[in-house]
Amino acid sequence: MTEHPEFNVLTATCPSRTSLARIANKWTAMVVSALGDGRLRFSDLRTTVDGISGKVLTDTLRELERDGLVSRHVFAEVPPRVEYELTPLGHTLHAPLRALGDWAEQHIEEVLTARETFDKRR
Amino acid sequence: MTEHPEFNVLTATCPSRTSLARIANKWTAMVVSALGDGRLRFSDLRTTVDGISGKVLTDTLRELERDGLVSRHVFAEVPPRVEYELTPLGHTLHAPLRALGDWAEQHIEEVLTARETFDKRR
DNA sequence: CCGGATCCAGTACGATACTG
DNA sequence: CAGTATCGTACTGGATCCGG
Repeated sequence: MTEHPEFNVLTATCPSRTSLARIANKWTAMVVSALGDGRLRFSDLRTTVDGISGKVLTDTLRELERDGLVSRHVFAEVPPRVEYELTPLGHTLHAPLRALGDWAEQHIEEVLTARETFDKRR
Repeated sequence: MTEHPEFNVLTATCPSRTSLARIANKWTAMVVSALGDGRLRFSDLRTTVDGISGKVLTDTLRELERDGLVSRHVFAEVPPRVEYELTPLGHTLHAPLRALGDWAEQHIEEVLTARETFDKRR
């Protein structure tokens, strides 16, 4: 039944933990969510993921490309146009990551209340 | 239909992003996954989440407690015993975070292959 | 427009030593 | 046992400048 019993993220040296470290990340979650509706060019991605710096967006996309989650399409135009798109593998990650964003949006009021209560107690 | 259209993690100043930043994190994912089967004491959590340092485990648990995801149970014993448990709110996050770990384990071979291919091309 | 290169501040993390 | 305190280091992320 279990397909890969040999991999376990809770084991420090398991390679799957390196993948978890990449995907369990706020920038990754936002970028992959933003790419769920289709390919986007760099500048559109930058405005969609509000507040991300150019450097961080570049780094995030490069790592996602390296892990095979995002493909990069360069157009030989001037001014340059570069589009990013989820690969089939990347698409399998879209729902799980979008679920995290949804959770944050749906439960933020409870979380804020909990923070207030906690902070008031010191 | 949409319950909280006013919150959007893709907006830089939206408070829900502060919650996303906490939950979209490798340590959070591992700790919450580990707590899915029931309460655990600090030392057991430390060995279950292999490789985590005491400082990081303490910090992670404190932040999760602050956000109302984890509850802390102190027993007046000697030696001290402290157990951590997911709150009802924390339980709603267990499946989404566990899904990330599962994804990492199930797709790590594809990811490793992609990394090899990518790295070979420079 | 894309994004590489640099520099720098802030944070995350680990190791160690110590306390109730 | 479950922390707290401290420290050093490594990485994250922002700002800026520049080049294809």
